[in-house]
Amino acid sequence: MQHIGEAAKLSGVNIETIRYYEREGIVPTAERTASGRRLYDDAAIARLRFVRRCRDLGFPIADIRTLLGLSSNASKPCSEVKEISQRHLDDVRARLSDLQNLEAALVDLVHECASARSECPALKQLFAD
Amino acid sequence: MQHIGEAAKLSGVNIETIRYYEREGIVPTAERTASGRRLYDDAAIARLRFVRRCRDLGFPIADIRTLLGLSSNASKPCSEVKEISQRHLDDVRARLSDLQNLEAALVDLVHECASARSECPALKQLFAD
DNA sequence: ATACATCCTGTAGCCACTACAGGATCAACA
DNA sequence: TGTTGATCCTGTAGTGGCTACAGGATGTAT
Repeated sequence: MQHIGEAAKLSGVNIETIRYYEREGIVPTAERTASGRRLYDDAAIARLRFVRRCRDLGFPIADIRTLLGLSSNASKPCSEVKEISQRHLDDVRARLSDLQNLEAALVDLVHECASARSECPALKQLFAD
Repeated sequence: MQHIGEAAKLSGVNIETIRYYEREGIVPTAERTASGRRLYDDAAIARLRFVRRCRDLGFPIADIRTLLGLSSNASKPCSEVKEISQRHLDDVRARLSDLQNLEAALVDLVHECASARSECPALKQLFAD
């Protein structure tokens, strides 16, 4: 059984975030010592690590709630996990495509500005009708 | 001189956001009619359009404040505009690279889950030590 | 006179944390 | 036993950039 600081180190979730997850009911309330300090067993730490990995993969908290629900389900239905992951992947790809367009537009903007003439062509363009 | 609704249409910034920009001092306070309604001239609308375009390009508000400052500066120093844009472009490229890594990791995850066996390999992996 | 559109202010909510303030408890050492 | 310093607690406010009301005033058309 570990205190919150050690649980944070082992899971890679920082202390304030662990308390936030508990407050929001993303993870169950931790056990407490007589003096009120939180205690984490291996399963609790694994759960925190799971949440961190999902966050690292960009899953929103709502999805992680569902995934945690599925993982405590005996049947652990793979198809639902796959569906959630696929939906998230689609979302990531959409953002990727947006960012690529953005990058191209910014490259253009920087090129506009390549020579330091009297009036900035980039600003002029952004101000045009 | 246009009312806020028309200014919103012409600039592409929605009404609530225009008021937010004014409240935050991102754009100057609008003129008012006798009854207190905001009024926008062409320059004010151009400013709003400028802000929207910068936001579409992903510039943070702090950068937009600076860009607006530079644009009202007679010399309109192109080198500073370029510097800000280049910094933002670097940032976008970093995010792009992160998202690409994310995409690859998600593709792996979905592949893990390709077959619906008894225990979900994706969940197992996310829970592993 | 009435209906409806448009505007106003002010406040709260979104997401997922992060950063305190102000206080309690614990372990180690003199 | 006293003290230091690390760790913990709760509760609240801030982040960015809006967005969504509530509740009311004003404007325009019939």
